[in-house]
Amino acid sequence: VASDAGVSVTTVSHALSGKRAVSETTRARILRSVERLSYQPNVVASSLRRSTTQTVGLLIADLTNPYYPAVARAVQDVLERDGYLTFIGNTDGERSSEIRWLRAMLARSVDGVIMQPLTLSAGEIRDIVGDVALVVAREDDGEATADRVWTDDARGITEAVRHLVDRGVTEIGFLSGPSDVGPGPGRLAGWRRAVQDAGLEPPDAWVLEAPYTRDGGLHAGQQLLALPTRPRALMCANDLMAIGVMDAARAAGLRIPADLAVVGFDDIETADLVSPRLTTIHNPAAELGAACASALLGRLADGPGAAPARVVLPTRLVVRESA
Amino acid sequence: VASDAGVSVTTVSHALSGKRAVSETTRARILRSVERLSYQPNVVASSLRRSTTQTVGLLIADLTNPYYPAVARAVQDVLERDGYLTFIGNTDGERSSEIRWLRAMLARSVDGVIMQPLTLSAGEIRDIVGDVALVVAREDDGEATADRVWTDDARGITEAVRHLVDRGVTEIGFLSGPSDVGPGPGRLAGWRRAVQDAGLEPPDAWVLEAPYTRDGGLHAGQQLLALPTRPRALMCANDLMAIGVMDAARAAGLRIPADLAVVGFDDIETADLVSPRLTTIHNPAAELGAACASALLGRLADGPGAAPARVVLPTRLVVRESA
DNA sequence: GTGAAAGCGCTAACAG
DNA sequence: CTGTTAGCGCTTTCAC
Repeated sequence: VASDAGVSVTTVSHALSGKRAVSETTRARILRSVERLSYQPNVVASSLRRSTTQTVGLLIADLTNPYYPAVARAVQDVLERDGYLTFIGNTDGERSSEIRWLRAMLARSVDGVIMQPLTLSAGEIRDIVGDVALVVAREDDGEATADRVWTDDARGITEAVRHLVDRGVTEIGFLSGPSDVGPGPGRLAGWRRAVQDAGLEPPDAWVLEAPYTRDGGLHAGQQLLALPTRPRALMCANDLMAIGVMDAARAAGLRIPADLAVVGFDDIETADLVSPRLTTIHNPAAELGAACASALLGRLADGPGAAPARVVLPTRLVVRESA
Repeated sequence: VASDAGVSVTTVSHALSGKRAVSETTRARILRSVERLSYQPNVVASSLRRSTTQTVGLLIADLTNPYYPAVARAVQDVLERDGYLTFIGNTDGERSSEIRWLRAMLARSVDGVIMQPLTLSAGEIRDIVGDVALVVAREDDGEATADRVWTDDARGITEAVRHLVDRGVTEIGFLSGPSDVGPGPGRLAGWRRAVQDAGLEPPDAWVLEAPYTRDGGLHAGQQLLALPTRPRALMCANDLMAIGVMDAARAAGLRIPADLAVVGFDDIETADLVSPRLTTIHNPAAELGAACASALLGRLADGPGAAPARVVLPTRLVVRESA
């Protein structure tokens, strides 16, 4: 390529990158050769030399869960503008998967990783990624080892409890996701605080735990409905479970919201399509993704020295028909 | 790393790759050093040398459309088992995006690309990717330049027409997606053939065209309902549009399926959650993704010489409530 | 069974 | 404004 234009490879490199002045005539000659030979710079060689790959890794639980595509898409859209390509890894919330994916991405020398961990703590992730730029999409746990973006889940939950109480519904249960990982503990704690602040004392039997799936909600719903005294409302830690609960309620002949009010969490597109339309707490997935990507870009630009970013996005209740 | 174990880098390389015999004792020593230094092989250096990156690109229209995550997830799951990581690009069905993403991925020297093109033909894609392994997830157009996997859309459509006719519904319209790109022409043609085979002659006014969105369906539905004589059934080129049509029908006070039967296409998860539950044509997204990934793996293993694969997956009608 | 050395395609000093 | 040189971290002849 260089030989075709009769110059050194150095000059070609600089002509293409613009990192140092090249005379107009040689640049033109080079560009012509590039065109003629339809030359494509080899990014991997360049990566090896510059130790930057223009590539980032995104680790989420499961693309198939409707919440995640929105964050993935937003992440990609903002990173793409700066020329970054994104690897996506589905961890399924398993610790071993989270570690495996991190390693696989690091082996590719990604410039940064954005992760919504289910099991790993920010400190553990930092130990694995070394000094690679890292943004963790999970509530601050005191370890200032990464930039963080998260949502104020408690806010929407409090709003929802207030909404139910305002409607005269005070017997409120909670269907948590797995309570030891991910958003589970935070949402459950937020709910406990909210009901307490409202002066309520729901019995322990009204807080259940299930996987974040429609089936999980179905089974938990059946369990709840078999109780001798059951709540008038059930708040769920995500929409899929809430839809499963509605399945169970419908199967038991209950009217929603008259016999059982149901509140979801996330506000996935389907929430507005089911019948009755699901009252839920809007979780700003796209905004979260965009904020994570921006934080990462900022870190990449500023280097490891800058203070860790901490951005928290609000959630809010969306009142529809189910509560 | 090598020095720590007191051997040459060559031996380390071979110990780790297993490409040539290494004595048990040295291998053990090397593994111990690897562990101690928590050494991670640099895939990009290895890529530069071997000119294979263990990376593939996946180009789809939009992760945010519920059909695609299922294919993306399936693709990743099978490629992951062979150690491949996947770049995902959202083209939004725009020609310029399709080209831009292809180039971006090729610049990263992906080993292969899987693409469900909306505007590019297989030949055009081949021209761009050169000799990179390529599988196109789109019906065969006669250009044998790529491995192909697609779905027999006409089959499900024929089944649906038959189903409607069996129920005494013979006035059938069709809501197509953009009819010049992607699955649009195929599904429309399939429908034309199916109604003709059934001896029906729907007027031109009953075939509409809209973007593949809920809003597209809503507007098309309104348009259809404003017609002086309207069909008793509307088949739609995807579920999102079908849901929009149901919105329009409900707003106009029509009963579904009594006044207007609605059939979707894709069978996204939401189809089973809306009310009335959507009768639709099941589009095997996960199977498609898995088949694409397998085809790619096969090509990567066999080299460019082997005959192009052509696998077609059946679609089938899923009867629920809306028709 | 092991090592030395070359080189993948590029960029970044360092000269001129 | 341009060229020479070294080297990123690995794999692969080739030699022992």
